[in-house]
Amino acid sequence: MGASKSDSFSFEQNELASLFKALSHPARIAIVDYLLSVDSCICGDIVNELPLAQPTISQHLKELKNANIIKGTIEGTAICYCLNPDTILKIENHFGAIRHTLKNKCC
Amino acid sequence: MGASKSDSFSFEQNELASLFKALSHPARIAIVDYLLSVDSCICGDIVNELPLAQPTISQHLKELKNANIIKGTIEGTAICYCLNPDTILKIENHFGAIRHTLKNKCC
DNA sequence: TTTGTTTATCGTAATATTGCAATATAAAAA
DNA sequence: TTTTTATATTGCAATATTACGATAAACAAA
Repeated sequence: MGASKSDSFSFEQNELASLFKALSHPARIAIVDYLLSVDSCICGDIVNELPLAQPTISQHLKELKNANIIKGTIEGTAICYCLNPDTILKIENHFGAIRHTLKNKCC
Repeated sequence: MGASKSDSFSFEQNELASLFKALSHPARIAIVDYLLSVDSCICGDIVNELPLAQPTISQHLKELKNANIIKGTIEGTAICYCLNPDTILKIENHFGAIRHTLKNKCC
Protein backbone atom coordinates (compact mmCIF):
# COMPACT_ATOMS: atom_id res chain seq x y z
CA MET A 1 0.00 0.00 0.00
CA GLY A 2 1.26 3.48 0.73
CA ALA A 3 -1.59 5.58 -0.56
CA SER A 4 -3.79 7.06 2.09
CA LYS A 5 -7.31 5.67 2.16
CA SER A 6 -9.02 9.00 1.56
CA ASP A 7 -12.29 7.31 0.56
CA SER A 8 -12.65 6.09 4.12
CA PHE A 9 -12.83 9.58 5.57
CA SER A 10 -15.20 12.51 5.25
CA PHE A 11 -14.82 15.32 2.77
CA GLU A 12 -14.10 17.73 5.61
CA GLN A 13 -11.43 15.48 7.07
CA ASN A 14 -9.72 15.11 3.71
CA GLU A 15 -9.97 18.84 3.04
CA LEU A 16 -8.42 19.78 6.38
CA ALA A 17 -5.66 17.21 5.94
CA SER A 18 -4.84 18.70 2.52
CA LEU A 19 -4.65 22.17 4.00
CA PHE A 20 -2.19 21.02 6.66
CA LYS A 21 -0.22 19.02 4.14
CA ALA A 22 0.35 22.22 2.20
CA LEU A 23 1.89 23.69 5.35
CA SER A 24 3.85 20.58 6.28
CA HIS A 25 7.12 21.51 4.58
CA PRO A 26 9.67 23.99 5.98
CA ALA A 27 10.16 25.59 2.56
CA ARG A 28 6.45 26.39 2.37
CA ILE A 29 6.48 27.75 5.93
CA ALA A 30 9.45 29.88 4.87
CA ILE A 31 7.49 31.18 1.88
CA VAL A 32 4.59 32.16 4.16
CA ASP A 33 7.07 33.81 6.58
CA TYR A 34 8.62 35.76 3.74
CA LEU A 35 5.27 36.94 2.43
CA LEU A 36 4.54 38.19 5.95
CA SER A 37 7.91 39.87 6.39
CA VAL A 38 7.56 42.33 3.56
CA ASP A 39 5.21 45.25 3.40
CA SER A 40 3.37 44.39 0.22
CA CYS A 41 2.72 41.46 -2.01
CA ILE A 42 5.78 39.94 -3.57
CA CYS A 43 6.43 40.11 -7.29
CA GLY A 44 9.21 37.86 -8.35
CA ASP A 45 11.99 37.67 -5.82
CA ILE A 46 10.94 34.63 -3.83
CA VAL A 47 13.47 32.52 -5.69
CA ASN A 48 16.35 34.69 -4.42
CA GLU A 49 15.18 34.42 -0.84
CA LEU A 50 15.21 30.66 -0.43
CA PRO A 51 18.02 28.10 -0.78
CA LEU A 52 16.17 26.09 -3.39
CA ALA A 53 16.22 25.95 -7.16
CA GLN A 54 13.59 27.79 -9.17
CA PRO A 55 11.61 24.70 -10.28
CA THR A 56 11.43 23.51 -6.68
CA ILE A 57 10.06 26.84 -5.48
CA SER A 58 7.61 26.96 -8.35
CA GLN A 59 6.36 23.55 -7.23
CA HIS A 60 5.97 24.67 -3.61
CA LEU A 61 4.13 27.84 -4.69
CA LYS A 62 1.77 25.71 -6.74
CA GLU A 63 0.91 23.62 -3.71
CA LEU A 64 0.27 26.70 -1.59
CA LYS A 65 -1.92 28.09 -4.36
CA ASN A 66 -3.87 24.84 -4.73
CA ALA A 67 -4.55 24.91 -0.99
CA ASN A 68 -5.74 28.53 -1.26
CA ILE A 69 -3.14 29.64 1.26
CA ILE A 70 -1.70 32.15 -1.20
CA LYS A 71 -3.12 34.01 -4.17
CA GLY A 72 -1.11 34.79 -7.30
CA THR A 73 -1.99 37.50 -9.78
CA ILE A 74 -0.17 38.13 -13.01
CA GLU A 75 1.57 41.52 -13.04
CA GLY A 76 3.24 41.99 -16.39
CA THR A 77 6.04 39.45 -16.66
CA ALA A 78 6.10 38.61 -12.97
CA ILE A 79 3.48 37.14 -10.69
CA CYS A 80 2.44 38.83 -7.44
CA TYR A 81 1.92 36.55 -4.48
CA CYS A 82 -0.16 37.36 -1.39
CA LEU A 83 -1.37 35.37 1.56
CA ASN A 84 -5.09 34.60 1.48
CA PRO A 85 -6.60 36.02 4.71
CA ASP A 86 -9.75 33.91 4.30
CA THR A 87 -7.80 30.67 4.60
CA ILE A 88 -5.72 31.96 7.52
CA LEU A 89 -8.93 32.87 9.36
CA LYS A 90 -10.48 29.52 8.52
CA ILE A 91 -7.59 27.64 10.13
CA GLU A 92 -7.54 29.93 13.15
CA ASN A 93 -11.26 29.41 13.66
CA HIS A 94 -10.90 25.65 13.36
CA PHE A 95 -8.47 25.56 16.28
CA GLY A 96 -10.56 28.06 18.19
CA ALA A 97 -13.52 25.69 17.89
CA ILE A 98 -11.41 22.75 19.05
CA ARG A 99 -10.18 24.72 22.04
CA HIS A 100 -13.75 25.75 22.88
CA THR A 101 -14.93 22.15 22.79
CA LEU A 102 -12.00 21.08 24.94
CA LYS A 103 -12.96 23.54 27.68
CA ASN A 104 -15.88 21.36 28.73
CA LYS A 105 -13.76 18.24 29.01
CA CYS A 106 -11.49 16.50 31.45
CA CYS A 107 -8.27 17.62 29.76
CA MET B 1 17.07 13.81 -3.79
CA GLY B 2 13.66 13.65 -2.23
CA ALA B 3 14.55 14.50 1.34
CA SER B 4 13.58 17.94 2.48
CA LYS B 5 16.54 20.24 3.10
CA SER B 6 15.65 20.95 6.73
CA ASP B 7 19.15 22.29 7.46
CA SER B 8 18.39 25.21 5.21
CA PHE B 9 15.52 26.45 7.35
CA SER B 10 15.17 27.77 10.87
CA PHE B 11 14.34 25.66 13.89
CA GLU B 12 10.96 27.36 14.17
CA GLN B 13 10.14 26.72 10.52
CA ASN B 14 11.02 23.04 10.84
CA GLU B 15 9.09 22.74 14.09
CA LEU B 16 5.94 24.29 12.62
CA ALA B 17 6.20 22.14 9.50
CA SER B 18 6.43 19.00 11.70
CA LEU B 19 3.35 20.06 13.61
CA PHE B 20 1.35 20.47 10.41
CA LYS B 21 2.74 17.24 8.99
CA ALA B 22 1.27 15.44 12.00
CA LEU B 23 -2.11 16.87 11.00
CA SER B 24 -1.70 16.25 7.27
CA HIS B 25 -3.38 12.85 7.10
CA PRO B 26 -7.17 12.29 7.15
CA ALA B 27 -6.82 9.39 9.60
CA ARG B 28 -5.08 11.65 12.09
CA ILE B 29 -7.71 14.36 11.60
CA ALA B 30 -10.34 11.66 12.22
CA ILE B 31 -8.58 10.67 15.44
CA VAL B 32 -8.63 14.29 16.63
CA ASP B 33 -12.31 14.55 15.63
CA TYR B 34 -13.11 11.41 17.57
CA LEU B 35 -11.28 12.59 20.67
CA LEU B 36 -13.37 15.76 20.47
CA SER B 37 -16.65 13.95 19.90
CA VAL B 38 -16.65 12.03 23.18
CA ASP B 39 -17.11 13.49 26.61
CA SER B 40 -13.94 12.25 28.20
CA CYS B 41 -10.55 10.96 27.25
CA ILE B 42 -10.57 7.75 25.28
CA CYS B 43 -9.30 4.51 26.71
CA GLY B 44 -8.95 1.86 24.08
CA ASP B 45 -11.68 1.99 21.48
CA ILE B 46 -10.04 4.12 18.83
CA VAL B 47 -9.25 1.03 16.78
CA ASN B 48 -12.95 0.15 16.50
CA GLU B 49 -13.84 3.62 15.30
CA LEU B 50 -11.60 3.89 12.25
CA PRO B 51 -11.44 1.78 9.08
CA LEU B 52 -7.78 0.95 9.57
CA ALA B 53 -5.87 -1.96 11.06
CA GLN B 54 -4.56 -1.76 14.62
CA PRO B 55 -0.85 -1.35 13.70
CA THR B 56 -1.73 1.50 11.34
CA ILE B 57 -3.67 3.34 14.02
CA SER B 58 -0.91 2.75 16.55
CA GLN B 59 1.47 4.37 14.08
CA HIS B 60 -0.79 7.41 13.58
CA LEU B 61 -1.24 7.79 17.34
CA LYS B 62 2.53 7.74 17.75
CA GLU B 63 2.91 10.58 15.28
CA LEU B 64 0.26 12.65 17.04
CA LYS B 65 1.99 11.99 20.35
CA ASN B 66 5.42 12.92 18.98
CA ALA B 67 3.95 16.21 17.77
CA ASN B 68 2.43 16.84 21.23
CA ILE B 69 -1.03 17.06 19.72
CA ILE B 70 -2.31 14.30 21.98
CA LYS B 71 -1.25 12.97 25.36
CA GLY B 72 -1.41 9.30 26.30
CA THR B 73 -1.43 8.05 29.87
CA ILE B 74 -1.34 4.41 30.83
CA GLU B 75 -4.53 3.31 32.59
CA GLY B 76 -4.19 -0.33 33.56
CA THR B 77 -4.10 -2.38 30.37
CA ALA B 78 -5.35 0.38 28.13
CA ILE B 79 -3.94 3.80 27.31
CA CYS B 80 -6.02 6.95 27.72
CA TYR B 81 -5.70 9.51 24.97
CA CYS B 82 -6.50 13.20 25.26
CA LEU B 83 -5.93 16.22 23.08
CA ASN B 84 -3.23 18.56 24.36
CA PRO B 85 -4.85 22.01 24.79
CA ASP B 86 -1.43 23.72 24.90
CA THR B 87 -0.60 22.66 21.36
CA ILE B 88 -4.06 23.55 20.09
CA LEU B 89 -3.70 27.04 21.56
CA LYS B 90 -0.20 27.36 20.12
CA ILE B 91 -1.46 26.69 16.59
CA GLU B 92 -4.44 28.99 17.02
CA ASN B 93 -2.18 31.79 18.23
CA HIS B 94 0.18 31.29 15.31
CA PHE B 95 -2.61 31.93 12.83
CA GLY B 96 -3.94 34.79 14.95
CA ALA B 97 -0.52 36.43 14.70
CA ILE B 98 -0.42 35.92 10.94
CA ARG B 99 -3.88 37.43 10.57
CA HIS B 100 -2.87 40.40 12.73
CA THR B 101 0.21 41.04 10.59
CA LEU B 102 -1.86 40.75 7.44
CA LYS B 103 -4.23 43.49 8.60
CA ASN B 104 -1.63 46.16 7.90
CA LYS B 105 -1.00 44.96 4.39
CA CYS B 106 -2.40 45.31 0.92
CA CYS B 107 -4.19 41.97 0.94
C1' DT C 1 12.72 39.71 -35.24
C1' DT C 2 15.99 38.43 -31.47
C1' DT C 3 17.18 38.70 -26.67
C1' DG C 4 16.46 38.64 -21.93
C1' DT C 5 13.47 37.76 -17.92
C1' DT C 6 10.21 35.22 -15.33
C1' DT C 7 7.55 31.33 -14.28
C1' DA C 8 5.86 26.54 -15.41
C1' DT C 9 6.37 21.77 -16.80
C1' DC C 10 8.70 17.34 -17.74
C1' DG C 11 11.53 13.60 -16.45
C1' DT C 12 13.80 11.21 -13.07
C1' DA C 13 16.55 9.87 -8.94
C1' DA C 14 16.56 9.86 -3.93
C1' DT C 15 13.88 9.58 -0.02
C1' DA C 16 9.60 9.44 2.87
C1' DT C 17 5.01 7.84 3.96
C1' DT C 18 1.31 4.56 4.31
C1' DG C 19 -0.84 0.21 5.44
C1' DC C 20 -0.84 -4.22 7.21
C1' DA C 21 0.47 -9.17 8.41
C1' DA C 22 3.24 -11.19 11.66
C1' DT C 23 5.10 -10.85 15.88
C1' DA C 24 6.39 -8.92 20.33
C1' DT C 25 5.41 -6.81 24.72
C1' DA C 26 2.87 -5.79 28.93
C1' DA C 27 -0.38 -6.34 32.22
C1' DA C 28 -4.87 -8.04 33.92
C1' DA C 29 -7.83 -12.13 34.56
C1' DA C 30 -8.61 -16.90 35.16
C1' DT D 1 0.95 -20.58 35.70
C1' DT D 2 -1.80 -19.88 31.33
C1' DT D 3 -4.96 -17.12 28.84
C1' DT D 4 -6.82 -13.01 27.38
C1' DT D 5 -6.69 -8.17 26.16
C1' DA D 6 -4.50 -3.91 24.57
C1' DT D 7 -0.85 -1.66 22.40
C1' DA D 8 3.79 -1.47 20.07
C1' DT D 9 7.34 -2.91 16.80
C1' DT D 10 9.24 -5.08 12.69
C1' DG D 11 9.51 -5.87 7.86
C1' DC D 12 8.10 -4.99 3.51
C1' DA D 13 5.41 -3.66 -0.72
C1' DA D 14 2.89 0.16 -2.84
C1' DT D 15 2.70 4.84 -3.38
C1' DA D 16 3.83 9.83 -2.61
C1' DT D 17 6.99 13.63 -2.03
C1' DT D 18 11.05 16.31 -2.86
C1' DA D 19 14.62 18.35 -5.54
C1' DC D 20 16.60 19.79 -9.69
C1' DG D 21 18.48 19.84 -14.63
C1' DA D 22 16.61 20.53 -18.96
C1' DT D 23 13.31 22.62 -21.41
C1' DA D 24 9.15 25.15 -22.55
C1' DA D 25 6.03 29.06 -22.47
C1' DA D 26 4.85 33.86 -22.08
C1' DC D 27 5.93 38.35 -22.64
C1' DA D 28 8.59 42.78 -22.42
C1' DA D 29 12.50 45.24 -24.37
C1' DA D 30 15.83 46.14 -27.78
